Amino acid sequence: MKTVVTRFAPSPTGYLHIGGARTALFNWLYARATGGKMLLRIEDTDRVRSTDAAIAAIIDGLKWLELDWDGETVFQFARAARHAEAAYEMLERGAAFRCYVTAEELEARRSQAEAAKQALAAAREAKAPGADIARLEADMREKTAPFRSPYRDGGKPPAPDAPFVVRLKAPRDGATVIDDKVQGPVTFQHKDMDDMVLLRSDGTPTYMLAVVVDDHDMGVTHIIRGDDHLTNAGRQTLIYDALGWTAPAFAHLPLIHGPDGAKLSKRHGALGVEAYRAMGFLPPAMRNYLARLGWAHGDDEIMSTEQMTAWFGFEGMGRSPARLDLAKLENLNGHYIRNTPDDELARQLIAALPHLPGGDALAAKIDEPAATLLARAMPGLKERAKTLMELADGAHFLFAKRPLALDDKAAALLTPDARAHLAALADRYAPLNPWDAATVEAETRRYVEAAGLKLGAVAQPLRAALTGRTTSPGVFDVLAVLGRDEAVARIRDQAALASA
RNA sequence: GCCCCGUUCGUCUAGUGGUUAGGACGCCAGAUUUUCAAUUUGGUAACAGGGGUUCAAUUCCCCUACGGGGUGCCA
Repeated sequence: MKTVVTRFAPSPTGYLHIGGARTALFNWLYARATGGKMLLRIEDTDRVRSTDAAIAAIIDGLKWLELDWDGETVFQFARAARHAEAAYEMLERGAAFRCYVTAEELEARRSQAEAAKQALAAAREAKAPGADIARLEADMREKTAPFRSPYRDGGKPPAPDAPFVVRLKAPRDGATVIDDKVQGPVTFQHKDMDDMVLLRSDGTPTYMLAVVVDDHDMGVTHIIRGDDHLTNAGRQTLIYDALGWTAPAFAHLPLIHGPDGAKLSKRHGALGVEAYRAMGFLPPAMRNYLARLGWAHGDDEIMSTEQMTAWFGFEGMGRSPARLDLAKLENLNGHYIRNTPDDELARQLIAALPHLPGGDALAAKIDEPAATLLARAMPGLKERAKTLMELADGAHFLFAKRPLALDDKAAALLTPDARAHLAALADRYAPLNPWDAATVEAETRRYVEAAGLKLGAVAQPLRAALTGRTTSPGVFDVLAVLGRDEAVARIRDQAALASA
């Protein structure tokens, strides 16, 4: 059994979007599951739209997701000469031909076809009395038929220096069947396929040719890519045949749609993975979520990377497009956050700060002791956060400077009564020893009982004074984490304002 | 227009020629509770429609509808 070789082949015309990331993930999973390799190829043959920034963004995105690839990254443009060589080989074999029809002529033909189409549609609409419809239909069928070169078989010889394009001499009869690993057998009738361009008039290869030659030369055994390439699989198979090569296995994954079911657009989710990073999602959570989008292993929802690679197979793939559900991603991410050890999570949060909006301000405050403080506060913080962004937000109070600025709701809690309680509590806390959550809680409960209050009556003002907000981890944990001096000082800050 | 692909709760999905059609997210209600979460108990909710095949179809076949992709000297 030949070793599996998959590849991820993005075109660097933008960031690595979420659909691309999923395609990369499945290629990676399949390679890992079978003990094979995943290769990376940058399809940069479109010189106008390809940019170095996009290449960097794609590689950066893959690295963030921890999807590694084997061997050197292949740049398609650099292999143009090899692609042309293959085209000439086909020419020699009689599997391709020179076509002298210009792009302008083709354009004219297309607009003719468009006109014929509209004429037919108009006639149908008007329900024009009989007869003409059949003729119009025939006319349209003729004009919209797949392109066939008029010069193909002994047409008028062109000028010796006339520019030409190399086209595949596609078969007229029969059909090509690809046995897709996901979609099952798919049949393409040859009469519906055209003589596709292999080499442009400037001698550069088209995508269709380049992909086939590269996949062959790179030894790719499994092409795993988006559903949008399904028809290309048929066309590419024709090229493999023309070259006398065996086509690899194909697996076409259903696409990801936006939450509204329409195609993923910039507006809702066709964001680069960088955007998900900026929202504070963890790579393992992303992988888990993306894997479950279109693939399932029974009822399993939370899967480690090890489990995914152990279980992955095309049998578990769905065939219909999946919608992106941010709520589920967040839920999953929350799970991963809660299950990350405290110090590890603190480290990850600090590392992620430069990528989070406004994270730099917090990053500036994090020094060595601050990192320790963050780790100690983690148990209370992490179960309240679905993303690193929320985690950073929740950690804000740890590093806030006295006197704290309270938000409106917190400020409203500090009634004169509440401030009096704060003053009394500060006095009780000051000599407390040891300073830990249990001791502070016991002391607080004694005070509450003596005063005949409910715990909430002092817990909420305490929270406001300590964190500046109405929600936070448990107050006693907050007190403990902050340390006696800082906690008492914060409480006195707010108590003092009463008399001021 | 033509070609190709698809359709199970709102969403992601499991599943089978005979099931109370299962799980997860979301939502609703209860428990817990110093806030918010977390946790936990329960609830809501689906086989697109129509024809076949069959003793029996959500499951197999056909048609329709809807959605998606392709139809480039883009990738």
